[in-house]
Amino acid sequence: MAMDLSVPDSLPSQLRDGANYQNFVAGQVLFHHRDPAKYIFALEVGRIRLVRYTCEGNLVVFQIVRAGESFAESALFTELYHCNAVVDVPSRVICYPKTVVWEVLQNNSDLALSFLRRFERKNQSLKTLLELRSIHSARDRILQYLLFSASPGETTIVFDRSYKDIANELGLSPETLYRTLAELEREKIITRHGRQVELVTPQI
Amino acid sequence: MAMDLSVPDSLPSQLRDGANYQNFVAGQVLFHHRDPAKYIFALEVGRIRLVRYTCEGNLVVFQIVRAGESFAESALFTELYHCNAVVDVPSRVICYPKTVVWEVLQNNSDLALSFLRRFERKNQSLKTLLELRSIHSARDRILQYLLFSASPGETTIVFDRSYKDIANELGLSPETLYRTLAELEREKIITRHGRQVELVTPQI
DNA sequence: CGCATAGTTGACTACGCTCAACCCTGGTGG
DNA sequence: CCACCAGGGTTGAGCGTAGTCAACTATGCG
Repeated sequence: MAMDLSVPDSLPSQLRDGANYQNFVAGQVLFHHRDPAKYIFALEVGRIRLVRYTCEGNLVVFQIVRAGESFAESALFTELYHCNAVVDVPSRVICYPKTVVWEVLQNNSDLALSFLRRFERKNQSLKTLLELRSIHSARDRILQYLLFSASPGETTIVFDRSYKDIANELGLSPETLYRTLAELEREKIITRHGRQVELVTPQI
Repeated sequence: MAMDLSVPDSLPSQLRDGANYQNFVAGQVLFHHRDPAKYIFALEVGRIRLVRYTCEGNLVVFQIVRAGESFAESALFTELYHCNAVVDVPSRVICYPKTVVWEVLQNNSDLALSFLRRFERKNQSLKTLLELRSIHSARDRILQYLLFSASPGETTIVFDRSYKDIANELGLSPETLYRTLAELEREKIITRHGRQVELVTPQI
């Protein structure tokens, strides 16, 4: 029932047999923008970022892929990858030829529905990012990001990547992020210990 | 073959029979954020905007639905709508109960694949928006938007909605948009007649 | 041990937002 | 038919916020 590209055993044999595995170290690039889109991937261990560069040279992060997630499913519908996949930390990747995936999808609506669900989740996270970017004030944007990042009911967030990265995801300069976090801390709205942030929220 | 929610005749009878139709005038709201997500829609005629409000009260436009497009497919996976659907111009909408859609999807991988393709397109347009928002300079953001908006090979763009709307989509104030367009015109990079913009591009 | 990079803070700048005034258009009602 | 009004479009002036540059510390890695 639970079709999951990161667990080949849960998949139809045709897919399982078509898969092959690759290992990468930090900094390697799995595929580049405009490379022929031949594979769909799942991440067994590690972390990978899907990014593009704007005309100004700024990095845009579309997705941060973590262990157990699949990515580049959009290869199904395009000839070329539309972003770069950059390996963050040593990673082990499962590669599925998109032709095989496509074959199986034709006759397997369970797999198709699991793809749909994945697409939907990506949509949501893109919408969340877009909503964040629509908040002009750095302070409010950061607060909203903290709220989104906290698991429901929780008030502590532990980030597994640098503040610099987070600043970029938020579309802010690192300096602005540091400064604003310091300010929020001074105002006792949050407390921090390294990459752990605690919300001291009497407000929503 | 070409399953299309906006053309009921192209659909399995179960879906076609489950559909019902509604008409709306400009300004009406089809559904609100957090309403129970009971239906998936297709737009026969008109234009509808899917929007949310930020904590600052700013409008975020996630999608502009035009005639022939379907929307709110994400209702399949959520209990509540996560945005508002606001009617822009008089519109005729086809409503499919999501339970019926779900039923049909189970056994019809053609329909599932057509949904996948739709989701993929929405993903792309969200990514494009996000990329735009990552361009800090208003000038470059607007230029990039014009490039994205021009059909490939074409140099003229005719907008079917106000500059005010477009400014909002770009995350800029209307004044900044007007000013920058005027500047680009002075520099003979574009020419304008009302809502028609022509790129005078020796670049890219 | 040393280097590269993240994190931090200060000072200055610049860009885009706000407010304000004005023109122009289309639509509505008297 | 005209008067009025609402809203979009346009431009100016001033301000505020976030970016940039710079110096320095802390941290991790070879």
